[in-house]
This record gives sequence, structure tokens and C-alpha cells, in this order.
Amino acid sequence: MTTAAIRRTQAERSAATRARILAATVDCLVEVGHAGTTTLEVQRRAEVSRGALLHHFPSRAELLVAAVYQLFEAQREVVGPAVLRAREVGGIDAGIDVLWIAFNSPLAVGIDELWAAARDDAELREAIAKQDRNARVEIRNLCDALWPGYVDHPNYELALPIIIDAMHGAARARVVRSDRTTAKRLAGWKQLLHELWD
Amino acid sequence: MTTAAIRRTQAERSAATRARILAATVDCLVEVGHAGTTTLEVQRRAEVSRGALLHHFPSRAELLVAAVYQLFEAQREVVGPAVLRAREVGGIDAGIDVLWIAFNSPLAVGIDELWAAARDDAELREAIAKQDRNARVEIRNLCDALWPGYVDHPNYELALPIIIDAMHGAARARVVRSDRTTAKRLAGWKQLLHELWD
DNA sequence: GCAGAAACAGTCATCCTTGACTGTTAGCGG
DNA sequence: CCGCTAACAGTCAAGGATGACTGTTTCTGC
Repeated sequence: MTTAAIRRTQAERSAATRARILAATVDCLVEVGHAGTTTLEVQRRAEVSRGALLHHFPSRAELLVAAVYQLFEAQREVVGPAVLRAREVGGIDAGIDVLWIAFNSPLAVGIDELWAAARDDAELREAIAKQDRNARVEIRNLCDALWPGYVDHPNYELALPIIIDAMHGAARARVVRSDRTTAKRLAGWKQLLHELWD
Repeated sequence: MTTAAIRRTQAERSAATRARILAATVDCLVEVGHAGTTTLEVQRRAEVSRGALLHHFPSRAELLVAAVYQLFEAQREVVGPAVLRAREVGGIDAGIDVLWIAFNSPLAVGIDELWAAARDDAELREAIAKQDRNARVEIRNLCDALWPGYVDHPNYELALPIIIDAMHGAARARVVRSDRTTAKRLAGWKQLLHELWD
């Protein structure tokens, strides 16, 4: 009787639970890692039945592959606004700060987690590889947008991949090392670009 | 009767099987990753009984912690000789090549695997953190040995952590990306140091 | 308003891993 | 040579994860 009050189409119902499941999966990956992301745990967090979970994602593998896309998409939504703010400020330092946001977000932790798991899972590896290729292009465009004045500098092409790799490495080290060292790294990256570009 | 031919002390027997177990664990980590490194798989590869395994390492956690030390130690034995050769050649380029050997060795893959797992395992994290602190000092000394002529250069302190972080990041990316890009990276790192130091 | 399909609910068998446990053998001190 | 202890061997119970399976509800097309 009361249930009749809420009336949704099949597509709406389906999309809603699917979204809940994916959101729970992402949370799970970020908080307890790949190993901790069991289908049971996802099911608990999403508050769906086992049937619902298995209906949308017949296997754990498919769930994780879907999570890859979800993670990268969510990442875009985090980075986008930050870029806009940084463009108004402008300059090398603000650009580094924004880039670091991308690599340091909780979502990046989730991506990292799947990245590690991808080594033994061909399906997952393929999904990650594809998204990574896209991400590389986007990061490149992001940099061009952040530092329009330096795009034509002879050292621009030299510095970018190194900075990006360094951020990758630093993000990874963050698992073990203290936050304190992060500030030093940020300063170092800024100094490097000033050294190369100014 | 024939068994009497081989006579070893308790300590020798013990050390031998312990070494076999640890070697198998390292192999396992490198080949099938942290998740694939089950105690059963290690036991199979080391060709020891369950009793032997559990005798030396009462729990899987202790086994993995021991593997951390083993991995870093093995890494030293790989890098050491390479450094000696590089010192004879000398120069920025040879130094980069040696550093990359350290980050690109199969052992580094194993370390990476445990590094990822360390996020949800306090015991493991502590072990990794400790070894990482040592490794940082050693890498630093290694660089000083590789590039004695540049140690006092004003940009030396700036460049080192960035190169090291970049190698970390690149090593990680290697899981997904092709080897082809590695050559470009190596060239980029060399060029950066030439740019900064020459 | 009714057949059919999609979305969801809940249970269960199977498999795998872990570490506890008991039994056996090889070296060591006296 | 003998008792003892460390090193090793092999089995087993418990727990947890996965996905198959059956039942139920909600929507949609006609």
C-alpha cells in the first residue's frame, strides 16, 4: 500500500541499485583494499541482497572491472573543479597543487589498489590499461590548461612525464611514509619547474 | 643407511629449510603476487611439509614479514655489482641505468606487492617502513657513489628525490604499460640531469 | 488486467585457506 | 648409548568467500 507511493520505472530502480553497489565497491576499495573488497562486504555496505548483487554483476571480476570505470569517472569529477580554480590563480605552484590533488585523492588510492591487483588478472589489467591511456591524455590536457604560458617552452615535454611519474611514485610511498615528507616533495616539484621553465 | 651419508647439524638443517621457504616465498610474491602467495603454494614450491613451514613461520603474517627482509637483502645483492660496473664507466647516463636496475628488478616487483598489501596490515607496514628507511639511505649513498662529481652541485639535492620518485612511479606503471615507453623515460631522466647539472 | 520479463531476495553447496594438532625422525648433551 | 629436544611430517576442523539456485516482487507491453 505505502509501497505504491514510490513508483519508479525498471530502469530507474535498476540504475539506482547498480549505482549503490558501485559506490559501495569504491568505498570498500578505498577503505579496506582489494583483498578486503569481498562481494559480501560490498553487499553489506550497499545494503542489497545477494541476488541483487549477483544480478547486476554476475561475478566479482565483473564488479571490479565496473569499479575501474566508476573510479576514473569519479576522479574526473574531483579534479575538474580544482582545475578551474587553479586556472584563475595561475602559475606553476598552483598547477602542481592541483595535479597533486588528482594523485592524492582517496579515489587514487582505490585506483592504485586495483592497479596492484591487475597484475594477476588479465581482465582487470585490460580495463585499467584502457582507462590509464585515457587518463594520460586527460592529464596532459590538464597540464596544458594549467600552464598555457609554458606549453611551448623547450623543456615542457621533458618535465611533464617526470613530474607525473614522480607524483605516482610519491603517492605510492605515502602508504608507508609520513605526510610530513609530502610538503617537501611539493616544494621540490615546484622548484624544479621554476628551474626548468623560468 | 644412505641417509647416514649426509650428516648435518641441526642448525644447518634448520637454516637450509628456512632459506628454501623464504626463497619460495619471494618467488611466489614475484610471480603470483601477494594474494597468490598462500602458505600452501609456498609449501609446494619449497617442497616442505606443512609442519616444517608452520614450525619456522607460525603464521602467514610472520612469513611475509620475513620475506620483506629477504627481498631487501636480495635487492642489495643485485644492485651491488651493478654499481661497481657503473662507477667504472662513470657519468650521468650509466648512473641512471643502474638506478633503474634497482627499481626494475623482479625483486622490486615483490617488494611492490608487499608494499600494496601493507596498507591493511600494520605488522607488514612497519616492516616495510623500516626497510624503506634503510633503502632510502642506501639509495642516497648509491647516488653519491655513482655521481661523485655532482654531489656538490646546487641542483643535486633538488634532482635526486624527483628522479627516485619518478622511477618508483614508472616501475609501478610498468604493470600496465608497454616496455617501449621505458626507454623514453630513461632518456628523459638522463636529459633532465644533463639539463640541471651540466 | 494479465502474461512475461526484469529486478530483487534469500539459501546453500563447494572450494580454499589457515593454523591447530598429533605423530615421527634426526641431531645433541651427557 | 640413551634420553631429550628441535626439526619435520601429515591430517583435520573451522571459517570465509564465491556463485549457483530457487522463490518472490515489481514493472511493462499488449
